[in-house]
Amino acid sequence: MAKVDTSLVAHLPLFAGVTPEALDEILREARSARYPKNSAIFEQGADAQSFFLLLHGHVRAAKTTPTGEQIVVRYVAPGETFGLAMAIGAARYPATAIAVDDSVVLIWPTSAWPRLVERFPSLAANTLQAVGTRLQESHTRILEMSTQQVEQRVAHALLRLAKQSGKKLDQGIEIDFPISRQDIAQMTGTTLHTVSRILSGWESQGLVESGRQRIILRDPHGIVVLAERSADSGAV
Amino acid sequence: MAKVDTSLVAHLPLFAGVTPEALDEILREARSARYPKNSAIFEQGADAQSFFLLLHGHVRAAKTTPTGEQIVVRYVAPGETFGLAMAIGAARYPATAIAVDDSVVLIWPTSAWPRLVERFPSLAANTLQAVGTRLQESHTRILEMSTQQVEQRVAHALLRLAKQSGKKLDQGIEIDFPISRQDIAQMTGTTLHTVSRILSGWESQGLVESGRQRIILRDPHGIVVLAERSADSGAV
DNA sequence: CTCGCAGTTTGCGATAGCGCAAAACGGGAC
DNA sequence: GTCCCGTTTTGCGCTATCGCAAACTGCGAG
Repeated sequence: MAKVDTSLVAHLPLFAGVTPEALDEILREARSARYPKNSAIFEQGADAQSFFLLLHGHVRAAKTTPTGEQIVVRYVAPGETFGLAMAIGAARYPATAIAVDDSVVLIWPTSAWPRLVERFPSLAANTLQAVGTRLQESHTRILEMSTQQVEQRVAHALLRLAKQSGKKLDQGIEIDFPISRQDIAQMTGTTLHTVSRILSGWESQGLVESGRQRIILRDPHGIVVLAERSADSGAV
Repeated sequence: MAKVDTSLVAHLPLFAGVTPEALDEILREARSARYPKNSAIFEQGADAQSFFLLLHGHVRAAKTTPTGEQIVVRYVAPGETFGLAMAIGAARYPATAIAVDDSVVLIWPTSAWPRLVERFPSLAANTLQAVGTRLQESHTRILEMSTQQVEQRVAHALLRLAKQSGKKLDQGIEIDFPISRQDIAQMTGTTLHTVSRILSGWESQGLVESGRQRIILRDPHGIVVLAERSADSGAV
């Protein structure tokens, strides 16, 4: 019952240093599932019964305060894992995961993790690397929020999204999943109003083209100028 | 040449699931060093030649922008590791580490890490746990910076410091290492002026006692009231 | 083709907190 | 005991950004 073709995932960093046979064994413990656009994959606070590997689509991880404010923790791109609560010894998910596009994921039961890392220590090392990278990114984000103004933060956020999930078009680079002003606000610690104003400004300068949940960084102007702006206060 | 007594570190989470013999072998690869107050242990951008375990003292990790602004990434408490650049596959330190008190550390060469994790997979798992926890804390910090006002953030920061490194006194809980207004500002994304104003306010309300690089949360009022304030906007 | 609504734009007043400047303070060095 | 310097306090004007409110728009459902 090899539901998943190993060749689809063998090249992922997560499985670096894992033999084909081992990979086969690892995949045998997983099942796959499809989540339609805008459906929840797991909710913050729920029992962390599974962890996930995104195969297709895009997933937004968001954290909510008791008073209802949200922030976007990250967007998950294909090939990345998410929902690794067990890796930090947490019994519950610290955030909510929503498919922002029709998405396909591999799902392992959390209970399988200890056995897997014991049999395949590379998994732990590879996961450590991924989590460490995310920690770095978090620190960069904190640095930005502390030292830069909103416009620079938005510029940097868009550039990162374009890099992570950009689709090359004739006019420029389009962010390859639906994203609202509100989402960007929640990534940069501001309000959708301010984001809207900033994007309007850029649009009238010909730096971006944007519409309903859709943003294109115009090449070359947009990308170059935004990079300058995001660097003005010395983002890394 | 067992420089380090295993009994001093055997109980640390980092070494959970490591046999005494293995621990002995691990420690044989380390050397210890003492850093006087205010000395740099490593600088941001330098080659990550070593990673560290803090035995005594306190260390501040700070990140600097090209324009010179700094933020405090974290304070390292005894028993914690720092400088794990290799864990994220970075060749250079992403932050600067300064001893804020006379400090004693164990030092391993970065080059020893791959061999250590191969021989002792628990190390990777334990480190993953630690890094994962720090990632969580980073996310909480981002959430706070996005949704709370400065006073709440400062309240929460002090409570965390008190919990991590608080020394019980008759009057209350003292943060057990020198910390300036500027440091707190750099932890909470504000300016030393604002921190000073806030602390002055709290002092006149009898919630804290503070002086030069010294802060005491007065028990019970200070701790209780600050906890309320930090929770007002729903911090986790 | 039309309607309805989620998402977006825009205006405007309010304000938290910054930035600068200057004075006060206190601990350590000698 | 005195001096000096790093830290802290405090005042004040300024502005980036919020928060609310209202109008607009384009997509998708039917």
